[in-house]
Order: sequence, then C-alpha cells, then structure tokens
Amino acid sequence: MSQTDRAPTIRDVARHARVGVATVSRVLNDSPRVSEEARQRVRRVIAQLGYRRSSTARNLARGRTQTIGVVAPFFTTPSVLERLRGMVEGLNRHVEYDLMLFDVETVQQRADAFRRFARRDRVDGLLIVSLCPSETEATGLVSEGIPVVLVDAAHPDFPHMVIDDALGGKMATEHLLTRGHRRIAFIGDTTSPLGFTSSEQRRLGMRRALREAGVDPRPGLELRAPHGREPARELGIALLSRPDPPTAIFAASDVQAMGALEAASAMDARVPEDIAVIGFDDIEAAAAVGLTTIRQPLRESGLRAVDLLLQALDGYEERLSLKLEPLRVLPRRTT
Amino acid sequence: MSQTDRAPTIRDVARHARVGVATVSRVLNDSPRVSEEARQRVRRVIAQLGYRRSSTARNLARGRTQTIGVVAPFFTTPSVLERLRGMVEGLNRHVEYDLMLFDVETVQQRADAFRRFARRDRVDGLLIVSLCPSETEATGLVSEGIPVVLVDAAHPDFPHMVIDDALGGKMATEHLLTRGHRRIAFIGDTTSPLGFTSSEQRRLGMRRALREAGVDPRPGLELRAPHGREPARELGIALLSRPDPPTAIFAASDVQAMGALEAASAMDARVPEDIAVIGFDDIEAAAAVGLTTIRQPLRESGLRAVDLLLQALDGYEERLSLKLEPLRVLPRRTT
DNA sequence: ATGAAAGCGCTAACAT
DNA sequence: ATGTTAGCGCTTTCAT
Repeated sequence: MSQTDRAPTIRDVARHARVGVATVSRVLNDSPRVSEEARQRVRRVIAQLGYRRSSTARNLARGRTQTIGVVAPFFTTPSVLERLRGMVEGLNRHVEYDLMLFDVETVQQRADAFRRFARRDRVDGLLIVSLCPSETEATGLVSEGIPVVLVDAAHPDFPHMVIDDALGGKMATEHLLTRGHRRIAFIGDTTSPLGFTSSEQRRLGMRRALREAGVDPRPGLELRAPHGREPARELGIALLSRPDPPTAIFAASDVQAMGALEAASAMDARVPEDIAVIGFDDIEAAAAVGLTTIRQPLRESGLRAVDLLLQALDGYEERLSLKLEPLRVLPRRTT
Repeated sequence: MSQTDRAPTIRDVARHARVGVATVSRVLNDSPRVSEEARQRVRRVIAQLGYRRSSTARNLARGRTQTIGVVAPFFTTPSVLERLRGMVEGLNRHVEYDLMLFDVETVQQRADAFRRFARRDRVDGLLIVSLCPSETEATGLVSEGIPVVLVDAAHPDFPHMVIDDALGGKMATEHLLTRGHRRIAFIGDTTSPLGFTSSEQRRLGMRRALREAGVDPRPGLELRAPHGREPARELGIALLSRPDPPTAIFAASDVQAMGALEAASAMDARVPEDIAVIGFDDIEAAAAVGLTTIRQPLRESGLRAVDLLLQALDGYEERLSLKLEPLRVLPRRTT
C-alpha cells in the first residue's frame, strides 16, 4: 500500500493524474468535455488506486438518492412477493437504482413508513403495493415532489396499476356457473385495518354474475376471515358442515383457496366432485396443487410499475402500453 | 410559507432558534449536553419549520449509511424469502436501519452485487444468503471492514448460520426407512453456477442413512435437475415410469417435492400408497398440500442473522444463543 | 478542455 | 452549555 489506509477520494485521483478534481468528476460522469488523453490518465489512476466514488457524497451533492423504495405488506400474501419479483427484474435492467424495502404489516408500521420514507432524501421514487395512501400522506408525497406509482391500489393523485377485481370475481363465478354449480360459497378477507378492498370487489363481481345468471345470492354462504390459509380452512369446514353445503367455493385468493382445499380433505370431500374450488391470483402454489384460478399478471404488474416510475424519474422511454395482460380463468383440477 | 421553497436545513433551525448549529445537532442526536430551555426552543422551531434532517448529509458526515444490505437469490426458491421475512421482522425491532435488497440470480449478477455493494459507503453491514463469497470477495469484504453474516452458507472468515444438511437428509431417509421403504429415490439440484451445496449434502446424508440401515444405495435412483417444480416433475415422471419404480422419493426441497407430487398425480400413482414423498424446508405450501418434510428454521435463521449482524454493528446485546431450533421430521400425508 | 472554489447538510473537535 | 469551524467526498458553476 503506497497510500494511507483510508479509501482514496476523488482528490487522490486528481493529484495522481495531475488534473483537477473537476476533470476526474467529468470522467466519472462520462462528460464529453475531457480530452482523450486526460481521460485515459484518469482511468488508469482510478484503476491503480482502486478508487470507487462515494455514492453518499455524490447523492448529497446532486440531491438525489438513486434508490427507489417499495412500501408493501410483503409477507401478508405471496402475491405481493410475486409483484416484488417483477420489480426486481424491471430494475435490474437499469442498474443505476437500488431497491429499498419498507415492510408494512400493521397500521402503525404504515404510518411510520410514510413518515420516514416519503422524503426526497430517502428515495427518488416510491412504489406502493396493496396500500392506499391516506389523503394526508398523498398530499405529503405530492408536495414533497416524489414520483409514486401505486400497484394494486388506486388514488387520483398517482398513476396506478390495478386489475378489475369485480370482473375477476365475475369470471370465476361464471366459470363455476358453467360447470353447473348453483350453490356457490365465497371465502374472502375480513376488512383489514390497512384497507385492502380487492376481496370485497371480487365478491361484488360474484354477486353480479349470480344476478345475471338469475341465481339468488345466498349471503349465508359468503364467509370472511383474516387473510391466511388456516382461517380459510376453518371457514371451509364450516361451509362443508352445513346441512346444505355448497357445491362450489370461490375463494378471493389462492391462499384462501388452499385453505378450502385442506378443509375438503379434512372433511373427506372429493374435489371437484363433492366440492369445486376456484381461487384468485395464480401464485406458484396454485399450479403445484392443480388449483383452478383466475390468473392476474402479478409479476408483470411489478415490472410495469417500475417502467412507469423510471419514466417519471428519468424520462426513460419505452412502449408503455399501460395495459396489463387481461385476467383469465385457468381451469385446472379443482373445478 | 414564510420560508423560501427549499426544505429547511439545520442552519435555518439554528437561526430561528437563536442557537448554533451544533446545539441543534445535539438536540437531534439526544445529547445530554444541552440546556432544557434550548432544547425546547429547538424542538419548537423544528416543528414549526417542519424540519427533518437529511440522512444523506448525516451519513456522509458520520461515514455510515444506516442501511444493511441483503444479497441473495431471492426468487430461486421460496425458502430464501422466508428467511428474508425473518430478517425484516428482526430489523423492525430496531428501526434505525434500512433494508436494501440485492438480488442475485446469475453468476454475473453475483459479481456485480459484490463489486457494487460490498462497500462501506453503501451498507453498514451485509447479510448474504445461500451464496458463498469467493476468496477475492471475502478478502474485499474483510479489508473493507464490513460486518457480514452468512445464512445458509459458510465461510471461515464470517459468522454463519447453517443447518446440518447431511443430518437432514439422513433424518428424511430414516423416516422413509422406518416406514418400510427400501427402494428410495432422490430428486435434487444440479450443481448450480452459484454453487449451492445443500442439495448435495442432503443426498450424502441419505446415503449415510441407507448405509447404516444396510440398504444398498442405487445411484440410478438419484436424479438431479435445475431447481424448480417443473423440472422436478419431469424427474418424478421418469422415476415412476421405470420398470422398477421407487416406493419413495426424497426431494432435496419442498419445491421439488411438489413437483414429485405432481408427477405422481400425472401418473395416477397414489400418495403415499404407491409412492411416498418427503421434502425439505417446510415452506408454507408444504403445509398446504400435506407434504411430509424436514422442517428447518427458515424465518428464525433470518431473525438470528440480523441479531448477529446488529451485534457486530452496535454492540447490541441479547441472548444470542446461536443455536437454531433443530431440524425435525414433520410427518404429514405424503408418507 | 480544464481548474478553482463554492456548495450539498450534516457531525464533531475545539474553544469558550 | 454553547458556538465556530473544519471536514465528509462529491458536483457544478464560473473563469480561463
């Protein structure tokens, strides 16, 4: 080590290369206003010294962070992770940004997340998944000037990426109807404190399909529980224990559908003969168990959200068709 | 707005509160060396101005980042995400750190990740999952002085959190043996370019159990494919199509076990009567399909890794028992 | 094309 | 207890 122990700075490089720091900075930033000779010299010194510029210092000077934040209830359901996967993929195509995670599983954490991270000096842009910012939060975001893209949530102030949940519910129900089912049950989420609404929308879509088919809805067959496999299993057992059990179950998510499947197995009901089950999302596990479901473009939604955000950030262009792949029924072995 | 439009800085606060910036800084950092009166005044002004300190500037001045990075092949298998979940939980108990994600799915990305993020000015500490740093990378990390904790990977230079994969494989096989199986097949990963080794270790454990039970190993029944449900399914079909099919399959991961289950279903083989299946990991989906498996403490490993790292970072103390919950067989419906 | 110098907003030594 | 000031390592005018 000819140098002292601390990491070399732009100054060290400048000195060794016998140029000013500005020139080094220009080389670092690929500015054309540098003579080829100087550029070579600087590059060589950088290599020799093993210099790497400090992103912190750079960020401070430029007033940017080069990181985008993702706020989401990551572990509430696998579908959020699948969206995250899309985001990571999308971001990997534009290496300049880092990804910061803000997990929000409770109302408290949600408030914290916005207070702490909805700031220009924390992130250049924000991806918010399955969470709708409150009016105050939205106002803060806007006045702070932070580009935001919402995924699986909608708000008039921000671009968002949503599917037609009601339509999905309708499609699922129609699928069941076509198969001849008339006594159709619904298993969905209880209204969560974080205010997810898709489960309810899907139920409404189911209602619509029923109505259009001239089938009387049976509110007694519409059950709700906190999201999760286990609670859904309980619901399924309750359903199958009735004197007049349904012949089919529409679960508002694949996770809940898996619970319903477990219930069937516990009650020795054959699927789909005794009880048909259709889910929603098409997560990995759905394919694994042969669960019929409504496929929604999870990964794609993440990917596109990133594109949208990057565009807002860098004027980055692409064929932003904004339309996601449409929902569709994926018939498998449970219906 | 009495102020100009740009965000207030520590200077603005100092001026309004008629104190020096150092005092404001002290208040910000909860230093005791501030008179109660000054403290109040500063606090009031901060509230009035809506001042929030810039973490970038702070980080530059302090030479820290307050973020910990996680390098991992997040989407290769659900088990990594389950570990991440543990990390997020662990970190949420110590709000001062942010979480940065570095996804590594290919060798190229892996090299990039280390080059870009193994730096003091990017992260204060690193959590590396299912990836073993090369010698060069390890040396870099050490000389850079970055605290590192390895999860599901081992290296002499760093504390690590690993399970005894061979033991797990042995346990799984013994379980099968106890159930009377003698023709036991293995489905595992092909050696990945990223160098995961647990699959192979588990196979070795299986061999050991077989040997100890006096059962001849049948190399012909040990199949490998890239990680994933689909490839494992193919392998399962190949296995079941043999003139002398196995009576049981030990899959090196639950994901692959699910593939085996699909194969059974495709071949109309009853589980566990015609073919028993045992997996490894105990991911969510395993419980959902009633898959017998070897449970390893996934979430816990993430949690503990964070504890370990935080300790290295802050001298943060706790009952660091370092021992993870032991592996155990979780008998369900597939054996 | 290049360099000097003024920030970016904070922390921490040092002085008082 | 408090203020002054010199960094932290970079970007970016502004001269030249």
